[in-house]
Amino acid sequence: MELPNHARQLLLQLNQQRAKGFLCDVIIVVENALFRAHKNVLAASSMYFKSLMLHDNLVNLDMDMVSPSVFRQVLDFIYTGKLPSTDQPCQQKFTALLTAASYLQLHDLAALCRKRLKGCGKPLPVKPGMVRGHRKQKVSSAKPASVHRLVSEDKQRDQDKPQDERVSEDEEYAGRAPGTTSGSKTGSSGEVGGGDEEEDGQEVGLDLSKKSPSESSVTEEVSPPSLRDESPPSESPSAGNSATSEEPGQPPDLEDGEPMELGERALEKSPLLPDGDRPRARFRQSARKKEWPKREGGVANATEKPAAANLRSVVTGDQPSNGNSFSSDQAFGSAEEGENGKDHSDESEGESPGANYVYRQEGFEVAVGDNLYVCIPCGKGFPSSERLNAHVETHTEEELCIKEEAEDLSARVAPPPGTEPRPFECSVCSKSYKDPASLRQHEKGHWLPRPFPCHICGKMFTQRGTMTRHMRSHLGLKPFACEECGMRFTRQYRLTEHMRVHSGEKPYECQLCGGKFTQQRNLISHLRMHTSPA
DNA sequence: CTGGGGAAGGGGCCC
DNA sequence: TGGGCCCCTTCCCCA
Repeated sequence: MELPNHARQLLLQLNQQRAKGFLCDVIIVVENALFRAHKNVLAASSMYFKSLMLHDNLVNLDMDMVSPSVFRQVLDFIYTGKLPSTDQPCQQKFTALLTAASYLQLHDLAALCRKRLKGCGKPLPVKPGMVRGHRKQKVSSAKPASVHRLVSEDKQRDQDKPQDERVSEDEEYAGRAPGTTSGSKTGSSGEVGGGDEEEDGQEVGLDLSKKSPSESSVTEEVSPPSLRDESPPSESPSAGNSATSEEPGQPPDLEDGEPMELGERALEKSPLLPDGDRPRARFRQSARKKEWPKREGGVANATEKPAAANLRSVVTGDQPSNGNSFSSDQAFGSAEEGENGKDHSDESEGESPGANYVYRQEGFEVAVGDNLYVCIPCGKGFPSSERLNAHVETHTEEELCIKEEAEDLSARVAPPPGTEPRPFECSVCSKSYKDPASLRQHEKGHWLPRPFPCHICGKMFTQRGTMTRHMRSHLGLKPFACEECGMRFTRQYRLTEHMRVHSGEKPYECQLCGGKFTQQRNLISHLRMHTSPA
């Protein structure tokens, strides 16, 4: 017995789930666009994806081989077996699709494209920009060994194919191989030779924004397909939409829609080029929403913190000024609410004064006249972090008693740290560090308060490592498993901490009442109980 | 209902 | 770039 429509129904369901982001367990990054999908489906369609799906939840595709709009068609094909109709000329469309299909080892799609190209009546073009030294250098280091193997396996299998298919595909493979980046290496891809990107204000998180030439906004692309359906494929900048025309990294000379080869485009955008040789990337992420402690609008919450550093923040009270604001609700769609409903409620607009805080990041420069640096306890605004820091010092005396109390707490928890020399002092806040690297990392916080955005939810981070760690939580990446109970954790430290539950070890003891705790943090909160006024 | 403890998630930050 | 640690916070359970 056989259900006639079973396969079709199954695929239909999967595609609907993809549209909602439901159970999607992998993110494909193409230039500045993110696509969510199911590992199983991709692995079943492509040997290339199959080789990556085992370990990676985040896959970077070579933007020379596949553009976001083409990959969207490819993904539609994988999930439906159909190619969506587009306004593109036949020749152009199928050439781009063939390139992508060959790159991704989607043989059925490649064969289909070849047939259609023959139907167009023109010979198969081999794009001159497809084999280029600088791109090869960029992707080769990231190419997993498994892909080497798979490509040759694929060629072997290809021997069974008709001669005409073999030749063209071999040409396309020549000198190239798919480059990928695993989720854990987020941010390292495509940054070869990029120099100190932070200093020119382009280095942001996944390094997606600076590669964006003309496609539509990240906000749009990361949205599930169901949310993007109203907007056309991201090939052409939508006229009259200022938000779109100010996309991060869009070279001004592309605004007239002048057609360019992928290769030329990539060359102009290449981080390998010195700054002066590439178009100035105008970073525009205005009105990107900043997540903020919700409870009492952030203010009361922040005043609980004793340390002066905790009193500083860079916020404005502005509402998002245009449609370019990025909320995680937009990014995830409704299907995520089950998992992340709590977090989303924290970000929902208009719930509390804190929820309205907006992180302004105009080319990483403070807009003149705007008091972006706000002292949380007193609400005063300042045009620069230095001014804010100077102001914050006036609070420190008030906070001193709280601070002393906190230091007293930590003294009880742990012995005082070793008195190592810290010769490297921050010129802004006078904090000192053992080595210049730590100082530099700290000082960046003054100039680029939150340069690393999560490209899934839009949240901003002070350090790339924090952002990649945050990405793991989106992707459900929990590599550290407890052998006793099977519980999994995102961090090794959490597992170590958790293991004390099984061992019964309680290394943290309250010096006041003798209470023992498995977690240091619980001892600290316990100590607060002792010290807080009755 | 409330407060305290246990356990865990997530971000900041230093190394 | 990732590990380790600190801190804040939340959820659950129980007295």
